Amino acid sequence: MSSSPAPDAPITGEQIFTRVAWALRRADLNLQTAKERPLREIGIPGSHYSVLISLQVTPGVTAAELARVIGVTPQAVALLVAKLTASGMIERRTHPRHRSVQELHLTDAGREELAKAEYIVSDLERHIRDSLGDKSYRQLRELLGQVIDELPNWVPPQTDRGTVDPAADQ
Amino acid sequence: MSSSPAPDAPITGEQIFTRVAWALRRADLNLQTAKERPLREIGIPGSHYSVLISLQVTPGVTAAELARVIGVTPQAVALLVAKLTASGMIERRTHPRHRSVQELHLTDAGREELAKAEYIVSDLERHIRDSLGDKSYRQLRELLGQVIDELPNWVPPQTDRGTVDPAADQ
DNA sequence: TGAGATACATCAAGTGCTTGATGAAGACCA
DNA sequence: TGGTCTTCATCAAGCACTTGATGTATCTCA
Repeated sequence: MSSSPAPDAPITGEQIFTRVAWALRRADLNLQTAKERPLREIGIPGSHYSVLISLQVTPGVTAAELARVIGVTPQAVALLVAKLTASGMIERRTHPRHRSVQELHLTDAGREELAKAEYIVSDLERHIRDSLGDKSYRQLRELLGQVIDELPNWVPPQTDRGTVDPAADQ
Repeated sequence: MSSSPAPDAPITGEQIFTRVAWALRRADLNLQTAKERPLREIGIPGSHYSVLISLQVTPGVTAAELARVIGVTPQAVALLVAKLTASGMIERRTHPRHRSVQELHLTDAGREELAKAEYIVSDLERHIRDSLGDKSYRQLRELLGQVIDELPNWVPPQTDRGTVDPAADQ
């Protein structure tokens, strides 16, 4: 709230706030920042949690797969893996068939660390479910699933290329 | 539904994927990456778009407020503002009452640039609405709004720290 | 009126992640 | 069987953003 005399918000009817994309971004942003602080207090950055929970869900996943799941580049994952391996949270095992591929697994210490984080994250999830009620909670989950499934089908509109874009193509 | 395992049993993939927090993160992640590429093709990074659209919605906003809206630190905003000012997309005006405060406004060039980006982003939004149908689309928007409103009321659980739990946070 | 509180802006230093490029190994197929 | 394609991993360089700290201006209240 700024220091304008009239309490009425001067946000003249913009249709931006009615967008699902905007609401989705705001919701996820608030969600991430909400859980980031308590996680850091127990010494687990959000990125580390993402790795640990992914390994719990999908043991033996490769770094490249992991990168796609948590939405960062393989290089970023390599750095995370190096740290978590150094601190004994996870371990790398050579793939039985593909010798150049490294499978990632949680160690017992990693599972223990993850449990502490889960105590916080599951509490947040419970808060959301309690706030919305069981019916709306399931509805929201269903609708988000539909969005996730449909998003890859979107084809960006062509922005009169050929005039602006010389020949750059990948 | 499965019969409940032991309370402290390791969480399974099915349980994780049913979380709203997980779905929310996946949906936003896919959404951001989906629109990031076409935006970059017309020379507008996602972070720049966030600034421009925010200034469209709330003209005269300060850098500090902007930082809270788009979820980054004031320092990061300062860098963005410097770039967008240098390229003539936005301009800084001294606040009439607070001389140390800089209000941010779109320039005509900025509005033009934003229009190009909006062509893409609004198309994505339309795709989502068409995919879900009008009723589900409005439902999703409503539910996300509830989540955004309720999230600040969450109090992280105390993880055996010495401090005493404050009764309520305002 | 003047001390403390609050909010904005900005400087400096460090970190995490990105784009870009390279090498190695299994998969596909004539 | 050897060429081509795909995927994984990793090196190197650069940039975007963060944490931490400082200075300034306005507001609050004794």
